Amino acid sequence: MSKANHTDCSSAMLPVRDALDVISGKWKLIILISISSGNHRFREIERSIGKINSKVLAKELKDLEEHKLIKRTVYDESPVFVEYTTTPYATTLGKVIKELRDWGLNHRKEIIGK
Amino acid sequence: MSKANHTDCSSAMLPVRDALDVISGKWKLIILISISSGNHRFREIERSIGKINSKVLAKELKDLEEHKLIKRTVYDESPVFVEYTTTPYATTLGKVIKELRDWGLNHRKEIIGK
DNA sequence: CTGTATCCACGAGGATACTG
DNA sequence: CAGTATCCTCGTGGATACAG
Repeated sequence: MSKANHTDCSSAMLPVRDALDVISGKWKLIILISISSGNHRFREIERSIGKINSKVLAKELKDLEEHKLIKRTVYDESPVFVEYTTTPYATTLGKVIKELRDWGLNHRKEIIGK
Repeated sequence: MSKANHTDCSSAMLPVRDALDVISGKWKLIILISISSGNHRFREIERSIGKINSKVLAKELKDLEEHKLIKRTVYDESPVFVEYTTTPYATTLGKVIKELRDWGLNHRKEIIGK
């Protein structure tokens, strides 16, 4: 953690809060990982996560769409189907997810695994 | 976001969940930033954040201590006082916080600021 | 100053069933 | 398949007061 003096403390807190508002919560990043891993259909995503239920998934997908992180496309063929894809903007979260993943791996070794 | 195939999807999700369990929530990282910015006393931290209240702060500090991210030291002078400091382990979160901060700054420009 | 004690509101998240 | 509709639990977070 970089040291900072008292005055620029809030200048660090605000953007972190902004970021957390988007990605915090139990499922947001998990869903993004699932979609970017090749799951594009509602039931696919649901199954890949396992413990989430339809209502919660639907809500989270809406949130992610509002934040421009995923795109929902309805294909009007028959049968109609819906596809979720990550947006180019979502790729900007790549480094965040990588760091979280690395840290999570290490944390499990260091703390949880004791 | 790095592409991954279906099979290693959960191998990415689990550590991210571990990380989020620790740092997610409204205040955890904010408190860490405050402490590492030079606020070491309970009321200092409270004031630097502004909108948090004593009960919530006390609980979050306990959580952070359990996760070995901060250290609580009681100085038995008179008057007695308590000091919170970040642990060396907390510095491993540095990159995570940096990425979150950078992303949050950009996100505000890109999305919120529209 | 450093918290605890109450009491409380609200929303996230969940179980189950159901619709088009 | 892609969601909605209900109903519910529980934790987070908060207001206010107070204790050591």
